[in-house]
Parts: sequence; C-alpha cells; structure tokens
Amino acid sequence: MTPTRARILDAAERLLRTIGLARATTKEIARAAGCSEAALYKHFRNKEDIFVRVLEERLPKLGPLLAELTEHPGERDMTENLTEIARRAAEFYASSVPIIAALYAEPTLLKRHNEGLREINAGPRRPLDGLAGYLRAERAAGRLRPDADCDSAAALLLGACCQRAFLLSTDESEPPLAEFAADLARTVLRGIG
Amino acid sequence: MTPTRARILDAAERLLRTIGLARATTKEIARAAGCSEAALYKHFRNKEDIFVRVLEERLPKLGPLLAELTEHPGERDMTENLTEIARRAAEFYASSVPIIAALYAEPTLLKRHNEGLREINAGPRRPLDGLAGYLRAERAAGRLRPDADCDSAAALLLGACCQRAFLLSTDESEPPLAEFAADLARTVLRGIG
DNA sequence: TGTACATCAGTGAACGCGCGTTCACTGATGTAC
DNA sequence: TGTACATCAGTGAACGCGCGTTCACTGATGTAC
Repeated sequence: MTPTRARILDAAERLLRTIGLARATTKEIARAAGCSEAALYKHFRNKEDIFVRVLEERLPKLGPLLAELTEHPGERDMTENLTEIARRAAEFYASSVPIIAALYAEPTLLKRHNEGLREINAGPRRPLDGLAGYLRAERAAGRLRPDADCDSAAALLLGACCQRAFLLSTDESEPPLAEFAADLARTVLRGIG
Repeated sequence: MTPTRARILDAAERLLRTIGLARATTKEIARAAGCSEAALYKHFRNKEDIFVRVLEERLPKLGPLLAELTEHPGERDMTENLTEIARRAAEFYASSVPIIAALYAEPTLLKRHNEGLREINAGPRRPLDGLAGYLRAERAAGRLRPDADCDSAAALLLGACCQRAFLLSTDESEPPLAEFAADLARTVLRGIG
C-alpha cells in the first residue's frame, strides 16, 4: 500500500489542468497531495520526473480509441461510424490538448515526451494513421468511393476535433459535442462541392 | 530613434520560438537584445508586459488572410480557392501555434491574451467564422451545393491546418505544404462517401 | 558662440523572494533468533 | 514470547541558486539665453 505516489500524480495532474505547468511548483504539488515536499523525492527523482509520469500514466490513451475504430469495418452505417469516431476523438483531444500544449513552454520536456511516445509507437500521428487505415478498409469493402483520399479525410476529421479543444478553452460557446460530431461526419462524407 | 524596444521584442519572440516561454528569462532576453536587464524596464512595465507585446505586435495577423478570403467570391475555380486558403492557413497556424500553445503553461497569460483578442474582434474563432462566411457567399452564388454545411467545412479545413502545426513540431516528416493543401481542398469539396 | 541645465536611454550592482532539492531525523512495520 | 536490529515512507528545517526587479548613477542630446 503506497497511495502517496498515486496521490502525488493525481495532484500534479489536477494542478496542470488548473493553475498550469508554470505555477505547478513542488510546494503546490505537495500541498495538493497532502504530504511534505520532501516526500515527493521518495517517489520521484525530481520535479520533471513527476510530470513525465503524469504524461505517461495519467493522460488518456489513444490505443482503445484506435482499437474501436478498426474493430468493425463493413458494419453499420458510415455516417454513424464517423460520428462516433469524431465524438470520441473530440473528447480525447479536449482532455489531452491543454496539458500537451503547455509543454511548448518547455521544449526540452516536449521533446522528451515525444521521443517517449515514439518508442511505444504512439505520438500525435498515430490517430491519423489509425483512422486512415480504417477508412481504407471501408473503401476496399466498397463503402466509400474508390477514389476517396483516406489520409486527407482523416486529417480533416481529427483536425477539426483537435482544434475544437483549443476553442473550448477560450470559453466562447461551442456547439454541443453530439451535433458537432454528426455535422463533421456528414460533411466529410458528402463534400460541399 | 529607439531601436532598443524593437530589438527587445525581436529577441523575446526569437527566444519564445527556440528555448520556450519557461526559459525566456529577463537575463536571456537582455542578452539576446544586446542590452542590460535594467534597460528592459525602460520600455516595458515588467516581464509579462514584454510577452503581451510580442503577442500583440509580432504574431502574424489573420486579418489579411480573412480579407483575402472574402475578396473574390464567385471568381476562379473553387478547388483552387480552397487550396490557396488552406495553404495560407497552414502557414499562419505553423507560425502562431507553437507560441500560443505555450500560454497553456500560464493560464493567466492565456486568459489575458484571449480577452485582448476579443476586444479587437479577433480570437481563435475568427478564421473559422471568416471562412464559413466566404463559403456561404459561394453557396449563394450557386458554386457549392445548396445543402452544404459551411460551418463544418470551415472547421474541417482549418482544423486540419491547425493540427498540422503540431505535427510539424515533432519533426516527423509531413507531406509538403502544397500537396497537403490541395488534397484537403479536393477532399472537402468531393467528400469521400 | 558658449554655458548652464533638463531630459532620458541605458548601466552595473545589488535586492529579496521563491524555487527545487537535500539533510538529519522519526516512527511504524517487518524479521531473526 | 520478548528483544535487537533493519528497512523505509515520511518530515521540518535548512540550503544555494537564479529569478524579476530596483537602485543610484552615467553620459549623450536638446534647449534657453
């Protein structure tokens, strides 16, 4: 039983989401975790290590999302499928973008994080490739037009979901998730021309 | 003639793009600008003020981009138009996203920046609304299908360009800009279904 | 023209503060015999 | 069972460092007469 480590990670994540990376000091983390600052160093090498572990252990994984995508090609309605995908992707980005974005303030951490992701074959290109792969499967099954550009379609759909994460944090009102996802799916299937 | 102020802003911007917000200290800014730290305070109230001015005076404006969009509805080929728009938007995001993203480390600065933008009617929703308006004009001119969802199309196109800015900074190789933009434009017009 | 003064961009040195980190120590739990 | 010792999560207090900021000062330029 060592719930202290978990409490520290919880606290660090919460602080990253509220007061931000720059103000998430060891003092604040310790206070939020209900332990002494010195206790942090019993569980982590240093402060940067705490953040790296938060990124590795607390950020939502895109693996499950990808699995869900490639799971059932050929089934159900394409509009429904893409709507569900957009909905999930938008949720994923909404919870990870605010934290990942802050790493741009500390390029060293950003680089380290990206290299860590690459080793486990993750990284920001992963959802794009996953979705494109799924779309190609549907195209091969004759459920998309033969000349469909699957890479571009993936970039369009996930790009819109990713950007929505930014718009949400300016607290201007955004359209509700369900509607947003459905409209994107319909438009990317039909086109506008 | 006071080029010192300009040199300070240049230096601060350069540092934000290279070593990042967290390591852009007054000492570093002064060194990069070729002046003393004390000189910074002859031109700016404090360090935060320097960054606010960089954001206001040095970040690329989306005004010109928007103007270009709404300039010629009804002219030229729609694919060409959307390609050009995507190209410009991708450039815009590529240069602004890395700096804006870092503000997520310091939510106070982010909020202040967003409120500043709102006063001049800018802000991250602006390009989306601008592009959607342009698309509605083209639709009214009969150059897009009558049931085209212009808001979604704008979200798709600009979202993909915005996300590309993130992908570029992980130095995984991305497709060249011209090709990227043309593929997006074609796909958003045609659809994939 | 020269002289006395005002202005102001810019400086070197110092300031206090808060940061991340380490120290010597405690007290609870486990283990050997 | 009791006793002696080892282990280890956790602490309060202190550490040095680097940060943003301010201080008294300089020296060049402009201006009045």
